[in-house]
Amino acid sequence: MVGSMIEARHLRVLRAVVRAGSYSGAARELGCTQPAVSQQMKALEQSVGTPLLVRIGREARPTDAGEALMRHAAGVLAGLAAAEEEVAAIAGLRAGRVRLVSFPSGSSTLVPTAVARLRSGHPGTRVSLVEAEPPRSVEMLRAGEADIALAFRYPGARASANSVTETGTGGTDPETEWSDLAIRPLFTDSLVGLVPEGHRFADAGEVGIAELAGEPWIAGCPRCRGHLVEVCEAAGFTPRIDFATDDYPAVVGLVGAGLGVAVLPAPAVESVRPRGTRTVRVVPEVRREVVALTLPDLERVPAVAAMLDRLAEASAV
Amino acid sequence: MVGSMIEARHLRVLRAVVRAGSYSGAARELGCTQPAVSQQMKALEQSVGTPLLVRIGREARPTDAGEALMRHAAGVLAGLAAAEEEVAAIAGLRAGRVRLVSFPSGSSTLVPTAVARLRSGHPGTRVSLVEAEPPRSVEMLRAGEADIALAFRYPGARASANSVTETGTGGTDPETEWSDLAIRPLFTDSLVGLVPEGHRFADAGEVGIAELAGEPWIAGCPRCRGHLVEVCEAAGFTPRIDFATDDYPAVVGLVGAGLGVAVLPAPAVESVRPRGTRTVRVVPEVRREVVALTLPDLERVPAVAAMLDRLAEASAV
DNA sequence: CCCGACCATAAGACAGCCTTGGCGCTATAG
DNA sequence: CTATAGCGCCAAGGCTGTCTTATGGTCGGG
Repeated sequence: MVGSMIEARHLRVLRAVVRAGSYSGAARELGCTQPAVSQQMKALEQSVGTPLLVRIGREARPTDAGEALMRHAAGVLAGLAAAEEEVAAIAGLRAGRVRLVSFPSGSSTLVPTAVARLRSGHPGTRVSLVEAEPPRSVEMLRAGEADIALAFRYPGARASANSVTETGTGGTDPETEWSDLAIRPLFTDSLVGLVPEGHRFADAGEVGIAELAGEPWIAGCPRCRGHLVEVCEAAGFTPRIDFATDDYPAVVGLVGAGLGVAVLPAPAVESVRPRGTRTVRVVPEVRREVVALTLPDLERVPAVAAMLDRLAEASAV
Repeated sequence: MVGSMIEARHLRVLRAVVRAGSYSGAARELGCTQPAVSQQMKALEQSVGTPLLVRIGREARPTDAGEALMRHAAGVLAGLAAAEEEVAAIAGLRAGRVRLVSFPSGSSTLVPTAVARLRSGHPGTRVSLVEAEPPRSVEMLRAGEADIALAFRYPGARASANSVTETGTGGTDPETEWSDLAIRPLFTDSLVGLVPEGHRFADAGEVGIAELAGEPWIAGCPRCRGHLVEVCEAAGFTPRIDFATDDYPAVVGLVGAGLGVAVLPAPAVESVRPRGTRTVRVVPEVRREVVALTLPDLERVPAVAAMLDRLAEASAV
């Protein structure tokens, strides 16, 4: 590394000397001793190859080159100060931007409250939100198009090969897929069974998963569908999936129309008017864990860290 | 001195890393090793208090704060480069300015040739010229209004008190007056006597100063007049000065009109058409030394040093 | 004539910077 | 699947730069 470059420190000293009119005054202004100023000035003059100050009697005035340097120093130091201020604002959460990508149903309640808290606590921050599901959201994370991805996983899920791949999720298990990401668990919610009114289990309160073996199924998003198949196969049967849509209100509508049964996250059901449907507990209980994903480095970015905290707060109802 | 400021080196490293997309690439670009880049980046991130880069897989991309810093870095580094370039131009005599102040007759031949040589050798330099005599020119030098002052002195002159002060030079002897200045002798010229055609000494070739005791005198500038009085008193008489002007052509005109005799620098006489006058050598010979004065610090300013050299060259006919 | 302000210099302590060498990780080619 | 090359982190060592204290020299003012 070449050491003959002009450094900001040099310009600060030069400016102080010209302002103060003396080395001693500059030293007082800079909060250091006078020899330090002498040395800095000597180093600067040597690095540029020409004297920068002329001392006549008691006062020091800049030379031709000194004035040129001062002219530029003003702009350079101003730019540097502006940069420090802006970065400090970002570090201090008086500014900054967080780009959030969430799976559709997660953005209904969790995201709005978390965003609202962040914005009210740190008015300068900006939050953007797009909806996408894994693996697309993780892809965006890796591509630098988002800072935090909301996703969910099923605690017991295993990438037991064909049962997953044949259902079209087309990827690896979240546990291995996210191994290089920072995972922040937010909350877990139970999946509830949804059956039409008048269904034989409509008033049962709870139902074993295997008892629904012969029912037509309405499935959710690809990964939800994959997990459903997995759970059912663990219970000894393969579900007959008649419809698949990631639109939760549509699922509820389909069930309400008596076209089948479904297993959905409780918040998804609660956010939809349950026309003609009834919910039943499913045993054994199926749980879904909602997590926030981010890049490890991004965890240390103030705005991202703050957003993660707000998400965790909003999750701990 | 506080060490938590952003330094130009940091920005150079950051820019290189962002441009190269990796620490190693930045190190190659900067001509140093990769750990050096790591350390600089770590120091910068610590000083600003927030990460500036996120590394995803193989490539590094700037964070929010990193982009903000990059935005400012562009301007800051450009300003710094411009400053270095401009100062280098001044140091390398591709630019720079010299402010010259000369006594009136000195600028007639010496200054034009010296300026012409400087400008032809270093086209970027600028020379400004004003005319003033000591002590005004020295005053301008000390006030920072000029870089080089041309002046002259009489080798034997002594500030022998009253003889000088009573003639109105109102100051001390040059030797002490200029004690804190850098003095560059340029050349010495002889003073010649100037008498009207038809004067009794017109064809004498040379004349003793005392032989002109009774003549009416035409004197030059105040300091010239002071020295004239000094020389005459040394010869045993006090000259009767009928006219005094620092305009050499006027002096020649007055002598040509038969109104008196004068003693003038040879170059001053030669530059004027000698209408109706004759020159005679004066014995003992009276010599005048022309010098360039500058502040000691300014001697090291390239443009000033170059101008002094050109003045010396032009003097060494 | 002394005194105070200013600056240069020297010597020493200390921090920062850069380098070398070694290790783990990942991606790519054979 | 292994070998290899690229990348980055870490630790240790040398080196330069920077600050400080202490001292002396110079200049201007009481």
